[in-house]
Amino acid sequence: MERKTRQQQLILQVLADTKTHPTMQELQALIAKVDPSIGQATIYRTINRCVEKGLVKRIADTGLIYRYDMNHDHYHFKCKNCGRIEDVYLSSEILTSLSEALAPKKITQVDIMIYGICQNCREKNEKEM
Amino acid sequence: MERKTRQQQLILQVLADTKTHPTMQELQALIAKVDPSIGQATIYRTINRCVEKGLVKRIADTGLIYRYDMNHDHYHFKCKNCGRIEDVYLSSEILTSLSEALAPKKITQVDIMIYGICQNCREKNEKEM
DNA sequence: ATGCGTGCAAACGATTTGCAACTTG
DNA sequence: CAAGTTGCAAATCGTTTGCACGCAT
Repeated sequence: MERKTRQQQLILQVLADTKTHPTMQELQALIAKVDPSIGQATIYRTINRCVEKGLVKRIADTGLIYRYDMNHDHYHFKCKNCGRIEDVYLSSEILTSLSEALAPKKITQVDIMIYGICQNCREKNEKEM
Repeated sequence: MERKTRQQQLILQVLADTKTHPTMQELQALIAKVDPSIGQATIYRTINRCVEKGLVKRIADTGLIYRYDMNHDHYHFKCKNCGRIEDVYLSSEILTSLSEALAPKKITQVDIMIYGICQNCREKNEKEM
């Protein structure tokens, strides 16, 4: 059976309030600001449980370090220039054509990571040239 | 400047011959079968260099461990039942509509990971019920 | 001949685990 | 009250690094 503890609620609250897709380290720092008494093992255990449940998504930035995000139907774009990760929302047409392309497999989850240059960086680059 | 060494060629050869998206451990084992004298640091360094060059793709399976794959334009489907990872090829229409949806960003790379139940497991399940 | 790539072992960092104490239902 | 959860510290695991040697260019 599961329990709602003060720590779990705080950890998920912090993650939900954060729009920047924190790494585990960043998440630890954010949580420590609110309550430094929470042990890091607890954060790991809580996040891992939530990833299993599908409540939290692990997203693969470049490199070996993961970032974490509350799981709302969206995808991610990472700018190779400034490094920022943006949320991307896709039309249902694209998603249905995706699942049609994969039939007869049954799709339960789709993770999309797109890399490129964001609008800001493109404009900056053009000016500099 | 770059050099083609015996070790690099063997490592990439093994990865190219493997259709199973090996983890680093699995890759090490496969390479050891051919030539056990190759140090693991060499494998790490070689693969990392290739990932940077874009020759090899790191794919995020569930969990914290990455798998590796030669980078040919394809995507991945993981069956949550049997755990196997399949290659998925997508039509250019889907991909162009993806980049249209993201304009004015400039896209350089797209990674898609799809989870679900594969055909085999679906058929098996139906029989069992 | 030059210097990049290798192999080994040690170092490192992130994540997990064992355990006793505490909290939740 | 029982069982899941926590905090701490130690253990573990994957990956990186320093160094001396070897090999490709």
